[in-house]
Formats: sequence, C-alpha cells, structure tokens
Amino acid sequence: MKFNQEMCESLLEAHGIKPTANRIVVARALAEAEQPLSLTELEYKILSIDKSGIFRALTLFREHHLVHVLEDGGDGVRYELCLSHDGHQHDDDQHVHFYCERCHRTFCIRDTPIPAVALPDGFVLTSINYMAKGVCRECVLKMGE
Amino acid sequence: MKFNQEMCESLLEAHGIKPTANRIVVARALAEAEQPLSLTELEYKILSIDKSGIFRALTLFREHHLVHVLEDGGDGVRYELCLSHDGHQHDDDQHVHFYCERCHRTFCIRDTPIPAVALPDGFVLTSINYMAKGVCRECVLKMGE
DNA sequence: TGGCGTCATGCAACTCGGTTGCAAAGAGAG
DNA sequence: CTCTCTTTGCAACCGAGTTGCATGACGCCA
Repeated sequence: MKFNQEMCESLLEAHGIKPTANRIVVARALAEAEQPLSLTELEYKILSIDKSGIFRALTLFREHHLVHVLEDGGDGVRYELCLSHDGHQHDDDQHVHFYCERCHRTFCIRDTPIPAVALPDGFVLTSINYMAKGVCRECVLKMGE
Repeated sequence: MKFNQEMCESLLEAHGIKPTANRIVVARALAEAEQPLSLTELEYKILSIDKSGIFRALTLFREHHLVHVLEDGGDGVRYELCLSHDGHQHDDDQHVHFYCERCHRTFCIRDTPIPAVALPDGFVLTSINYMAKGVCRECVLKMGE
C-alpha cells in the first residue's frame, strides 16, 4: 500500500492531531509497514528523528486512538495504525495477531476478528489483545530443511 | 487455597525440577497468590530471596512449563502457576485474563477458556495470550462514587 | 514587520525491569 | 573427608522507555 504525505496528513487531522513534519513521518512509516512495529524498529527505520520524538508521536497517536498497542512478549510493545472508521472512538478493527517465536515477527491476521468472551458482572471492557504464538509458515519450512 | 511446603515440593518434582529451598518458596508464593504476579511483585512478597534468585527460579519454571507467562501491558510480564495435568506438555488450562487499567491488577477468568481461531495455512500454534482490558468491577464501583 | 506566548523538537540524562558474571556457599557422590 | 557440580547472593550491566531542559519553529496580534 502506498501512502503519500497528504494522506497521512489528513489521517492525522481526522484524529484531531496537528500534523507536524515529524508526526507525518512516523505515521507514514507505520502505514507503509506491513507489520506492527516496535519503538526500536521505528528508530532504525526513521533515522531523521530522535527516539524521544518518535516516542512522543506514538504517545500522542495512542491517546487519539490512531494506533493500537499490542504486546507480543518479544520485549516491548508494538504499534499498528488503526484503520477503523475515522471516528476516534472504539477500535472496531481489532484482529488476531500471531507472534513467531523463531523469527520474532508479529503478523496481522486481518481477516480474523477477535472472538468475544463473557466477562464477570460489572467488568467493563475497552480492548482485547489476542496474541497467538508459535512458528510462522516461513520458519516451519526453514526448520524442515 | 492453602499450599504447604510438601505440596510445592512434589509439584516441582513432577515437572522435573530439583526442589531447592528457594524454588519452593517462589512456587509457593505463586500458588498462594490469587492473581498472576510479576517479577517485581514477587520481589516485594519474598524478601528473603534476591531478585536474581527469583528470576532464575522463574526462568527454570518457564522452561519446565510449570508457569504460564502472560503479558498485560502494565510493563513487565506476569507469571501464573500452571495447574494443568502434571504432564509437562501443552498447557491445557490456558484461560482468559482481564487487566484493569485503573488498579493495574490482572484477573484470571478461570472458567472461560480461550476461543480458538483459524490460522493461515502452515502456521503452527504453541500458545495463546488472550488479554481483555478495561475496568474491573471494584474500580467501576469506585468511579461511580 | 517585530515582539510574544505556545507548542514541538533534539539532546542528554535518568529510571527501572530484566539479565549476567563471578565468587562464595551448599548438596551429593565416591 | 574431599572433590565436583549446582545453587545462591551480590553487584554490575543492559537496553527500552521516559523525562527535563534549552533551543527552535509557528501562529497571533499589534
């Protein structure tokens, strides 16, 4: 998928975030990544912006529901651009993820929504993290060799 | 639930772990906790053992499938004693957890197994982390006041 | 156009959970 | 009892995440 500057800019504005140069770069990096990225990965990918700058952009994105946060256990959380309808309320595109314990990549299983469960009375749900772990196809093949 | 030293000792042995004094203490702390504990919480709970000792016990437990590891996003992972049948293969008692974003506690929803999803071809599953997040009953009540 | 307040940024320092190296203490086998 | 392997405590280290502070950019109003 190709994301140009204008698209990212309007995406930020749609979520009530002032589109500064840095924020556009970070948003674009996330948009173009096929997989959720960690802060460290973004650091490597975006050499022009300081770690703290990326961090602050991500924090802002999170507050404005522009990104999902997901924990895969490969120390550190990952960020994924939220592609739900542009309202900045509930994330309704949350889906299952798969963490490969061999190559340490995190895959989006985009077409698989997270199955709901019943919670005890009185508990209020805001989000769900469904992380399947194992070995991805590629690594399975490599291990067979 | 009350766990005495002997029970923990045989639990360790059942998983192929030599039951040293430290390990029994750590296992017991986990067993008696009603909630999954983080390394830091165990440090506070077990003053007699150094952080590294607890860490090494947990690492060993993890390798021998005596504990589950779960990520709730409240920085750091939590450990939960695995109560499955004593075979040390697949954890078959994995269940849903709930993380309260207000009091930062993690609850086990023990009677709710994790719903399965279909993975893409070739992906091999070893475990699933299902973490619901929101506000727990207690905190909901407190917020109402 | 110039001055002013606000927001964004880079840099460096710091925090803290997690991890490791090392030497001393302990448990077992012969 | 001695030798060897394991376990433990201590202290140091590591790296992700986070924050304070000073500089720089932007918008606004006169």
